[in-house]
Amino acid sequence: MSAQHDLTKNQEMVLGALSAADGPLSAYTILDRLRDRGFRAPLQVYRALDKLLDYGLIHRLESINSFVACAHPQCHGHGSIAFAICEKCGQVEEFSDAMVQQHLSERSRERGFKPSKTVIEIRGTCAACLAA
Amino acid sequence: MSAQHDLTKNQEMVLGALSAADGPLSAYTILDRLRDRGFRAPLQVYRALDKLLDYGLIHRLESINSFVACAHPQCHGHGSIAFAICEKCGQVEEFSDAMVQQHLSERSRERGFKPSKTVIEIRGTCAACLAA
DNA sequence: TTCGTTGCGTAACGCTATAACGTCGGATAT
DNA sequence: ATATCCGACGTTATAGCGTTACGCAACGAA
Ligand SMILES: [Zn+2]
Ligand SMILES: [Zn+2]
Ligand SMILES: [Zn+2]
Ligand SMILES: [Zn+2]
Repeated sequence: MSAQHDLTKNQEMVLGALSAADGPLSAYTILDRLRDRGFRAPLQVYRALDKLLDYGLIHRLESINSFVACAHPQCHGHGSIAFAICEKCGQVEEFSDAMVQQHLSERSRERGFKPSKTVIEIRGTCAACLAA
Repeated sequence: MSAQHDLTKNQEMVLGALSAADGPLSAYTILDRLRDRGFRAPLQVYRALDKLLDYGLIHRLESINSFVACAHPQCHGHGSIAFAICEKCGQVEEFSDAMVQQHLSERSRERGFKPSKTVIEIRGTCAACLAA
């Protein structure tokens, strides 16, 4: 599961781009940033993203079609993570809440629903942008 | 806010398509289903969807780029609604959980984040598909 | 060797959403 | 009434997101 995955060159470059960024990036933005490193086609990015998602090194933000490096790799089990996404500056905070997880899986179980992945994305305005 | 909005012809047709469907529809699927009623372009659908979202008559499912008629119009305040989306059959169940809402807004407030819209989408397998 | 698996490169395509234009008709004001 | 404004509409084109399909190369297992 977490045997310090050997990343391929492409995967490392994509992860590097996401880690270097100060916020989430779309696949095509990643592509543009890696063009001078040899990237030419969307698929190169998407294939790397798929693996990095598998490995739990990055997350996909469904509501903005973007990707972000995991803030706590090794740390959380990636059960259900929540994201606070600032609509002003684009910053994202990643956190997890056991209570929320528990309630949601309980509500799921009640109706016989077996969850595989839970998306929790809170859109709004971050503290910094509120202060400004 | 909820003065039984007068829907335009396009808006009624789009809402009708969503209500008649047995699951969420993409904008382009709606377009196809309304072609013989005069629809020709995506924008006709998207403009109607925008209004219907404003009015709270439909919801957007961010993780599958689709739209669904609200299961409880008039009933809930559309603060934070959760959706259980079956990946086998496509059925969606809409529900809201005060506990989850409360915890999430508390966690938001802790970090000075002001939420505007909360997305909660649980992907998985529904009871019917599990039984099958 | 042979075969299956995995990653890679390229091209083409399909799906999702918006921009930019002009038009029309109903409401309001003078 | 006439001028004006505004919201919805129709059309075309374009931007942005994601996948299919093909072939090739490397590697390890049988
Ligand atoms: Zn994470
Ligand atoms: Zn911000
Ligand atoms: Zn609803
Ligand atoms: Zn199902």
